[in-house]
Amino acid sequence: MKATIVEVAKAANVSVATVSRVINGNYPVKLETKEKVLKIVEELNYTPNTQARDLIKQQSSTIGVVVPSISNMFFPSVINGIESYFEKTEFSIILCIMDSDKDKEKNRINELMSRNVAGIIVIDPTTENSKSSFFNNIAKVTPVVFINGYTNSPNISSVANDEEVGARIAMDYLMENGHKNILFIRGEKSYSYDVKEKVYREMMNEINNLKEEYIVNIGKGNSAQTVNQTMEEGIKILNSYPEISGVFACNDLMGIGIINACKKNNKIIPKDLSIVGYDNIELGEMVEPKLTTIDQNMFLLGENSAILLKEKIENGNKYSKKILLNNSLIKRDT
Amino acid sequence: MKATIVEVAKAANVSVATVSRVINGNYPVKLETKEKVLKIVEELNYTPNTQARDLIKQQSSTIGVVVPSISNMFFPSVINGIESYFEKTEFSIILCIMDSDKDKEKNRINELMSRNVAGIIVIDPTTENSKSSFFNNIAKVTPVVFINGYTNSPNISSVANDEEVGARIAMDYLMENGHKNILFIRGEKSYSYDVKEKVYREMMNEINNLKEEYIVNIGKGNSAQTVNQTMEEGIKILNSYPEISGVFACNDLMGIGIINACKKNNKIIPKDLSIVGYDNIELGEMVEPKLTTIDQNMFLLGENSAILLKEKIENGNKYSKKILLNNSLIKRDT
DNA sequence: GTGAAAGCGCTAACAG
DNA sequence: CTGTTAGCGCTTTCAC
Repeated sequence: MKATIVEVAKAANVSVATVSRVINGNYPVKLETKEKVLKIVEELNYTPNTQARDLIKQQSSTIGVVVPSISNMFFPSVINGIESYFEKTEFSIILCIMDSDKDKEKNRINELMSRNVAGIIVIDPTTENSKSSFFNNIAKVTPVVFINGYTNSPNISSVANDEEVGARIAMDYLMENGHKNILFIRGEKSYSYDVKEKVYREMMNEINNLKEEYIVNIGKGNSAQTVNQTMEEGIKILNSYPEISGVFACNDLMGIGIINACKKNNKIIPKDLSIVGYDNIELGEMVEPKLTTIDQNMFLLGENSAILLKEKIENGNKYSKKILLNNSLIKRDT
Repeated sequence: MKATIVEVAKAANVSVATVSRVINGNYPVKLETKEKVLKIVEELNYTPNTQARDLIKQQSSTIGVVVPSISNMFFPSVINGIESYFEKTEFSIILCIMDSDKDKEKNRINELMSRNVAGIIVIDPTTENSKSSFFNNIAKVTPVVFINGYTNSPNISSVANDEEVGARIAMDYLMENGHKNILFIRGEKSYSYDVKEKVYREMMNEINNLKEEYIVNIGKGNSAQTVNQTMEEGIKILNSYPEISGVFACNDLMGIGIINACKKNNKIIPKDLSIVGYDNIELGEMVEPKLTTIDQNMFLLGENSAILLKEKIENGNKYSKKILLNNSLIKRDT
């Protein structure tokens, strides 16, 4: 069994209080005593019990990270950013995968609450729970940070990419390259797709070429099937509307689907078709031709959310902050 | 603040013990009392404090998962398998990314020990810590399961793929398709690459065609650069040895690197070159042409490790088990 | 400088 | 069926 502070105290012939003081270094201890204790600690391989420590201190040294899935590299990349920040601190991360399911999301977050986590980061929160009072209530008692989620709660901090600007950059790029007939590919109802579609419509309107047929919704936008689904959809559409020469895809998975569709259709990229994706997941750089895309900087998304959460933990959940990150165009082969 | 059991007890006019019994349902309570308590629980939004509960029960409801990185989809996929199993239980997962760094690995695992985790799953443990007594000592007091790691410790359970058989399947497939000049691509020193190389050598020897020039080590095999690195290496080698008509790559990232090399070299797949990868990460299905590969079934790796850990937790860390999973060939376009 | 003792929130005998 | 009580391992007053 693991040694406890009592055993260390006995072996060192001091009180548990003294051992505690040595371990934490927060009160003066005679050097001699200190060394004696440290020696025993070493011998017994003693490490303080975090559970007990957190309990008495009325705090917690874990934070919860809730993600919809881990199958799209977008999420691991964000987690990476979060982890790299908290790694330097005393916090550990409890990972919760909630499968884009609003009930599971609720359950897992309640579980985190039971664990008295110091705070919670939610990536892509479901709109259901965002709109209901669920998150607002949680956020009143525990620091909560959203990544790419919509909230008007004054208690929730958030970090998101400025997808409106990003979409504009993507469309600008296509138009500057002379494309007028641009296909828009999106997934199921989500705030982030909506924003992009809004920009698409505005800009197509400006050149008097907005056509509903050029707007395609391929359903689930983040699954393992997204690429193939988009490819199949793309083959059909590209055949039906041969005048299309540019594509703006709401995420890279969809963008790659279109690349594959071109291969099947014997279209040359970028001669016959230019494609701009969104996110900049590594996958985009691995396929051939390499996907041109808008960089979301997932690592920064994660890192900033971690910073915001830490702030909230430190200010006692009193103040919130919203951060909007900029995007940038990553020019590659498509 | 969160309500405690004492507050619930007071409000319901019962003792804390009764509240505890209602919550846990482990002792009989009069229906009337039960309902009264449940009502207050609801009102006060009470959830038991896991920290305190774990402390008194001398147990923990968290398990630690240690991974080298989260940048290669292999690891998230395995984590997925682990999570899907523990999701149904009371356990939560603490995720530790240790960056393939043996010191970080040690630190993070010590931290997990401080948290009294119920058990630890380590994916791809560093050989350094595996060979030293570090893991053996940990495993004496806490259940430990390795995924794709080598250990002779009787206290460590492990699950791994039978990579020897897998390699044989890959090579068989290439040879059956008439290939004699087969390139072998591997990464830096690792047990798993060594196993595959051994098989490669044996089988090339059998057809009297083992040539050292056909064996390539591209260094880091799991990073974001692996694909491009392999591509560059591949372009050179494929040019130098135009007789090569088959490739066995130790993982899919490398396999995809070779696909890209073919594109640069204007080689047609699979007419000019057949490629077999290893792992079956989703990426292999997303690229075009789709990669033929050996399925490691990462989900099963994760799930089985979870089952083994649960067993160890339940049998008091007394018994260990090694599981070897079978592989299968996934025929696709290459 | 150091020890004794209270108590964090909870569970599990034990007694009734 | 229910209440009282003793801790789980630790930190932190409060004395000395």
